[in-house]
Amino acid sequence: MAMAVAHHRESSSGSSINKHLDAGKYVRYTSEQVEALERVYAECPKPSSLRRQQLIRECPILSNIEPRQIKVWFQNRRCREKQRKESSRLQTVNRKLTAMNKLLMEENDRLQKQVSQLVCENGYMRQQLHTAPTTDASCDSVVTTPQHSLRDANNPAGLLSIAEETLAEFLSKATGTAVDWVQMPGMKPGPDSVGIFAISQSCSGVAARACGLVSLEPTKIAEILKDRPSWFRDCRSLEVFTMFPAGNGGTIELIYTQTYAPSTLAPARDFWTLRYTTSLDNGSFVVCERSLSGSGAGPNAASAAQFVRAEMLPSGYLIRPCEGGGSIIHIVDHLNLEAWSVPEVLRPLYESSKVVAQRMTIAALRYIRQIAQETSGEVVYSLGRQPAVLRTFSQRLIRGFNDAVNGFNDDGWSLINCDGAEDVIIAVNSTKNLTTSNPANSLALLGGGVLCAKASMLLQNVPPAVLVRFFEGAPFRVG
Amino acid sequence: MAMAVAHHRESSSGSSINKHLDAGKYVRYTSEQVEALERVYAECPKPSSLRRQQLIRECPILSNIEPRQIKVWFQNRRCREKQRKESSRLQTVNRKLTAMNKLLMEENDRLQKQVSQLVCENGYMRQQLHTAPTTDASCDSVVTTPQHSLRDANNPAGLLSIAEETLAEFLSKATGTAVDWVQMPGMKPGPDSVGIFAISQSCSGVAARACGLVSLEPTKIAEILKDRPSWFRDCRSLEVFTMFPAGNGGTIELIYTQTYAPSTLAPARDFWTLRYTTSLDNGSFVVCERSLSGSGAGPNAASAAQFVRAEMLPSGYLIRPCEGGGSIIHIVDHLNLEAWSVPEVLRPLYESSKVVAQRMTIAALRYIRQIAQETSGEVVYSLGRQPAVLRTFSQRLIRGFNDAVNGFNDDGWSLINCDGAEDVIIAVNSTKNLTTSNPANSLALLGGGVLCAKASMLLQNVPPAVLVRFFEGAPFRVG
DNA sequence: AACTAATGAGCCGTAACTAC
DNA sequence: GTAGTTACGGCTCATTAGTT
Repeated sequence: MAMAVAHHRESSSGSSINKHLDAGKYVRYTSEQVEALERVYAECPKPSSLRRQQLIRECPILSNIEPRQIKVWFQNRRCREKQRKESSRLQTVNRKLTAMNKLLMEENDRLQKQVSQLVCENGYMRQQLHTAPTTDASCDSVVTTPQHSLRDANNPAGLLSIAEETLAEFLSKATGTAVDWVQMPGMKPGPDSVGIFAISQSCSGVAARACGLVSLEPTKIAEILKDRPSWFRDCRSLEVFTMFPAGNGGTIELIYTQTYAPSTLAPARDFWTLRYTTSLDNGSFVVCERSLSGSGAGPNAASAAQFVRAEMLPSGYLIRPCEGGGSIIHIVDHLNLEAWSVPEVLRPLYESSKVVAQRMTIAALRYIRQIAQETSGEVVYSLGRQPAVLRTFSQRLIRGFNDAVNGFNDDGWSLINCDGAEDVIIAVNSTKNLTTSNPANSLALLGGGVLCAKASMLLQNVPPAVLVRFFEGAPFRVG
Repeated sequence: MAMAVAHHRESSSGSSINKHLDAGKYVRYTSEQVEALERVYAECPKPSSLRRQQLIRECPILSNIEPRQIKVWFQNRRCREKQRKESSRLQTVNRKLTAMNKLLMEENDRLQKQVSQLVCENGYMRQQLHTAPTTDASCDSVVTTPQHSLRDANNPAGLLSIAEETLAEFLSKATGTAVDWVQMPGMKPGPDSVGIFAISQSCSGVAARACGLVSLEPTKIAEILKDRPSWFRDCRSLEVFTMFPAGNGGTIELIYTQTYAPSTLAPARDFWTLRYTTSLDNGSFVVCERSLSGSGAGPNAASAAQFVRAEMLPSGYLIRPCEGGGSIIHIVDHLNLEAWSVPEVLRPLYESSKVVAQRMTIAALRYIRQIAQETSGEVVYSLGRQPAVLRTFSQRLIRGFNDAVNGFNDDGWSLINCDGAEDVIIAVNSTKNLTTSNPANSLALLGGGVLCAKASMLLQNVPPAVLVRFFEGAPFRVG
């Protein structure tokens, strides 16, 4: 019996007394042979031993291939088909999903435009009707937060009922139509974008909303986002006063938060809130939060006096696990920053949903995404460029700057030249110690204290819109 | 020099004096060897010839592997990595896209709800304002179709301007916000569904809209959809009267269409339309159509007299090629079926956008999808179950039934017992010949003619809503 | 200098093999 | 049987040495 023809290269691989020459073990079948095999495969990819023998007998061009080789050929052929099919299937699904995505994004866009137009028309007509705001059906029902009396906040049962109500209101904002969300200008959804963003229109306070994909586990995300000082640059401190289980596996916390003011012209804000962390029946996690009506003081009454108490309307994070790992998060931030208390020039900063979106909502999503990417090792950083290090450093810088701008008493600031009529205010800080815990930090301190000075100017005749634009993107506080 | 250890199977393959025994060509490297190779691979997946030689010298466990084998090992290793990476990349992308899709679908859903609510509120306020309808900015601008005088339809230049206008209006309905589309009840978008559907709200006539993915070339889709009688079951006939090029590569046709009535209680409709087929700058194809104001008669004035002339407002198909093959189609059907002319009980049938969506819009998308699936061979049909055969047969059945229900004079129907006061109407058809062109058809006809009888009943005290629900899903006409 | 064979390395597809 | 691994033929490409 003759073997399949082997194409030997007698002259090659001269460097070794190799054994490829003798054994003609590896042969490529001729195109006729492959054709014949393929024909059989097409009608039966898994021929029996009998069928294979029959094949060799029937087909003269296959007669010089051994039965064992035929068997192996079919095995390999099936394997190839399987691999090819899987990869083409994946590609097809991919194309389909991509196209569907495109379609949905367009539909989204169309709907967004329609919503904007309708909201606009709506507002116009409402104005024309100039009736009592009771007809405002779209937003008020949820947004006019019922005031909880102080007694509620003093017994756990009352707090639980507040928590459940907060949860419901937060969810209706996150996934329902409780608020007239309109797409954020310049933020289109897309597979490469960070997420979908919207800001509120025509409801009390300022609100922003975002949703996006993150490749982290829900619990991890909740943990990261709850630690607001780590990512929210305006957050000076967050203190958990009380913490007790809510019975259903959830947790209720009473929280006192201080934020920085964006300018020396206005006092900073603080919040006295209830935070409710729980999981839903569908496997989602929720962290939601809202202000309590009580006057829960901070740890230091003297320092708290420097703050204006602001209100957090039901807000939070809805984190839903995604099949195949990762999560979809929905973020809602809804605040009332008591804009009446700041000078008129700064008021737009406290009344712009876009500012909240940029500084809180998008910042949260960006931060969590960055962490996720670092964790998964998607991005490779060169030595000395570790994002965590950079982040810590940047955070410290901002914090220092913010502290300086705000000049809180408990940080050791005291005013000089304070006659009240000056545009420039100077304060000194004799106790501030910039020593860091990082021994590698080269910013060594000379002596035991630092003298800082800060100055501010009253901007006059600046249109509020310009000011808002200026602040929207700024990573730092401006005094 | 020693070779890598080969594990011979001396006893096996006894059936042939085979050559596997002698050449120890195939060896499996020991786990230590693989480990050593992997370590090198980790730091350099593509070592130079020198590096490989060095490796053999340095590493004693690799000393019995030939340089050529080392080279091959790295080659295969790279190949494996590549395959694995590609497949995992695809899977990751897939997961991401799926999640994004989910997110977008939810967002779409939310927006749809918001739109519905806003449209509703808007309508309410508009009513309260009870001002002139000129304030209706959302819909009227496009929907109040300007009436073209007869002169336009008589010269090509006039027709071209109508065609361009039709194109613009169709596009604004298909992709813009010219009409207040609302999502169809029970029809959610999704990768597995046929597409995204919407029906119109608050605009003149009835309208439906769909978009979806089809794996066919745009031109092929246009060709199939233009042949309306092949898929639109209510279409009795479609005749192209005039056809001339539009100059820009497009084609303008003047078309006369007859449709069946859904009941014996109402006369059937016919249409006199202009159809404009062209391609856009972005590579899309468009087939759009609208009624002409002229009284263009059908081929047979006597038969046309049995019809009520209905109006087609700018409608059509927008077919956009998709990268990676396939197309995205947008379908808009916008009709005015002159509901005033039918008995009150049937009027909902002529005023329901849902009926149009079910019978025309979705039918078109379903049909084209089915064709695409058959073409791509995705579905394997057993013998005798060919969908094309079934379709032809079903089409013929429906057509025959519809012909009988409608009883057009030119089909040979004449009334018996026609005293006008009876609820039951009987008509006979002495000329109808059901002989088919299919010789395999076993429905042999005995004799030269068939006698058919049809009967109808006036439904009384049936709530219109029930009637609409009954007709919406029915594949056949009911008399 | 331009052109041309020769060489060697890479990748791809596939045969043959081991191990389960 | 399937899954995973080793080996090989054929191909492309870039570099090099030898030729007009």
